[in-house]
Amino acid sequence: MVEGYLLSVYYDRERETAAAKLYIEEENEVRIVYLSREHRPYLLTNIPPEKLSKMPEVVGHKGFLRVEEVTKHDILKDIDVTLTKVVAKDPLAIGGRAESLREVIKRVSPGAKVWEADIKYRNCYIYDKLLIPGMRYRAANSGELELIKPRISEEKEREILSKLEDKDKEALQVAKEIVMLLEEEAPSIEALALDIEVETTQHNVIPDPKEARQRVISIGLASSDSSKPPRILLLAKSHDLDEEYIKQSSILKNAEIVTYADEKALIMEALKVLEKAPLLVTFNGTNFDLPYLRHRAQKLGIPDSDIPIVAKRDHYTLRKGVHIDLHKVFSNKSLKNYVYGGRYREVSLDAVSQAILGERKRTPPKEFTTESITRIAEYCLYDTLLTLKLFTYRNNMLLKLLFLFMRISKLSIEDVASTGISNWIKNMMYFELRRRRYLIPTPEEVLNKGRTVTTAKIKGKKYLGAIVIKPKPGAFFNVACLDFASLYPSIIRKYRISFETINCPHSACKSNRIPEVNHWICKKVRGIFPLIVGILRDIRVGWYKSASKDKRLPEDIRSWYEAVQQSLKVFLNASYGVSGAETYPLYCPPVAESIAALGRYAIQKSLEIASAMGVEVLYGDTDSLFIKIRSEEDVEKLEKEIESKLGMDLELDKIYRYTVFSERKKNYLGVSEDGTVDVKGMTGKKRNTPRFIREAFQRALEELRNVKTPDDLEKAKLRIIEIVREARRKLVEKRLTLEELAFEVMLSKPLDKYEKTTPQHVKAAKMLQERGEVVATGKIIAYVKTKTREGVKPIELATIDEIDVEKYEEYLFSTFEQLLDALGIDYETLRTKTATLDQFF
DNA sequence: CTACTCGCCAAAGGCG
DNA sequence: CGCCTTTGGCGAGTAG
Repeated sequence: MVEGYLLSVYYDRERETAAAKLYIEEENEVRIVYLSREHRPYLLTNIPPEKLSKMPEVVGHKGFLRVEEVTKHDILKDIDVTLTKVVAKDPLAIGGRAESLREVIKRVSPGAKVWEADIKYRNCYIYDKLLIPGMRYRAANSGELELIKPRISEEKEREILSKLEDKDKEALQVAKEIVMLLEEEAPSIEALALDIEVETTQHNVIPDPKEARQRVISIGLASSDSSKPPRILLLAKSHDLDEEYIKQSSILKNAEIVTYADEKALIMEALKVLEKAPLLVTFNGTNFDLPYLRHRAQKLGIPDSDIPIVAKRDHYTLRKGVHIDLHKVFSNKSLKNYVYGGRYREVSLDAVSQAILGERKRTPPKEFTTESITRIAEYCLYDTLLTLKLFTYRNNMLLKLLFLFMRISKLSIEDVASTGISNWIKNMMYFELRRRRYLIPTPEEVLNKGRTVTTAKIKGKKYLGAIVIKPKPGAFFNVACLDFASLYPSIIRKYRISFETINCPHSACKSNRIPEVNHWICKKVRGIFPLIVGILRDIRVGWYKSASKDKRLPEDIRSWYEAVQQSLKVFLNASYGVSGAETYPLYCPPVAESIAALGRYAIQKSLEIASAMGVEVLYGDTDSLFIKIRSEEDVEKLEKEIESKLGMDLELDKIYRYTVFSERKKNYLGVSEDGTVDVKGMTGKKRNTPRFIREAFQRALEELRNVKTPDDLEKAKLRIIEIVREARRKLVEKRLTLEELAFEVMLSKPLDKYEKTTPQHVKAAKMLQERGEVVATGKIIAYVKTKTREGVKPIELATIDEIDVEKYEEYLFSTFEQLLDALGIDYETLRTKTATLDQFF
């Protein structure tokens, strides 16, 4: 009897069956379990069985198994439909090839419709068997997996469920299951980090993993089990090592260094370690380390049975264990923004480590040859350790999150780690549709729900978005910021907005219109999307968000709850966006448009209510209002009024000692009572602004954080002018380095794709390319503004004499203008005053 | 997902 | 026709 955490479900082509990888905690290993062979891949079509049976291309197809009649509920039409299930022997017979049944049916019978034919079989299996990846299962001999339900105290469950807005039977049942998924903690799986170095003589040329021509000279292996020392396997003779260097290297002195005279023996040792590893972690392993090792091993004549590295359609993994490529994980935009707060821009080991761990990579040796083997060993092992640290950062936070994402999305760990939020939500939705015997609609059917009717403010956008209230310029003391907690998810739940409820087929529902758009919402059914999103919202806002900050709870529980509330946030923040994303298969523009319209309605009504109460609104954006506090009761009264008139909670988020707004939207500053300064949207804070300007801006903020009274503010203004003046003087006298002057801007696409214009960073990048450097998408280009013909130079090629001082002066002034014009100092005053004052020196 | 700011680019428009 | 100014919009980064 095998019991373990379900890590992944996949299709084993040789055994022709679905298989599962279970993690056995007690033994720290992954066990493969072959699942029920009775379950087969299939698709649905509206061609009747008797007609299908007469199609030789179908019944004669080598993968064809049988046809069955099935009843499904078509949620778009709200009727039951009888369809034909075409069952096949293997997944590729259904889709993925030109000769797959999916294509054959469409070709032979052009008018026919096909559903559910592009779902990956591993996921189809999960839906039909109601498996929840990330949960504990017991494997029976029959090939069935049985969920081991975690115990949750009834009291706790009741308390969490009490936070739900909808308490009907269906909602309670779904919510109970979700609470079960969220309450069971993740196992701490031993992670093995790997990094390899390959011999090269040419600088900056990455060896091709398909060819695997060069020798592997170093393999770093580091385990999250701290009792196991990090290991470095080297292609060298022991006397090649520089013992003195090793003794002084903090990285190498604690490592186990093993030398091999033979590359084959070196690789075989690494493969032996990989064979046993339950969880492999790399940085870019899918594009480099794993394919390189695999191909190199094959080249050296190592038999396939001894190579535990498996190539899948779009990733590399282990035969037994699972592989997580951190490059893929950190490229995930939802994780980047909502979990790591957008702290890194470039997805390189160096940039991510620096942003998250505060550690940078070592500078690589000039040449990767056996002569410099000790230096290579240090470099390689350091990368390995960084990779490991990124994975285990903050008590294994990433692993906890991945488990929660698996459970919520019902995707295997490798799918979660390599695909984005829209795929996660899609899978979550498909799982819920399938379990209810609802027909999963095709993208075309969902698109037929209607078109958008509003016009966006920005050219090229599809529909009108949120309202940004024009700020009242100036400094205001005692300001409250109120906001709707999870506005869009609240709207989705409250107004039941979903692709099946919008513009529904019932004529009785047509009176249930949404303001500003002519769409209506079904009065009869709630919709799947509002059900799930509503529950996720209510339990995050009502329970996990506060529980994660509850100091009375033990540290490990709090850490788990932090992961829970973060993972819920990721799903909730994306729930509105996906409806308007063309890449999402349930893409439904009227849904996205209606959610935005109701958001505008909520903020507009709140504004009116506040005005009617005589409350002064200083600013607002999408889901927030900044108001001048007259008295404590004011805020409470406003909250109550909005709750009773709107049925939504606008809650106090923050109180500012004072705020500074200019006439610009999305551009302000607020100082809290404890002295923390929130700066939003200002150039002085943006990451592409030259460092000397950012630092001057930072000093200005230091002045502002100490301001307590309007009088203080006046004094601070003068000191800020002094700061600008000082920065300007340093600039004019060129007492700045090129690094301090650099604009750091990211290349968002390949150089040759900039067709309409040539922005400055692209000009600089082209100069680097001409010099033979590789400038790939995602790279951050550091350039300075120069007086040369092009006007720019990458810092690598520039000298301080070429700097265009006037341009920098302009940039410095305009950065501070955002701050100072709100304080009554305009651009001209700043310029002239700075210039005049300067003449005295 | 849309809204907004800023600097720059490149095409359009005005002028002699 | 060339020079100069104006202007639309591209691209990056950000707010929510």
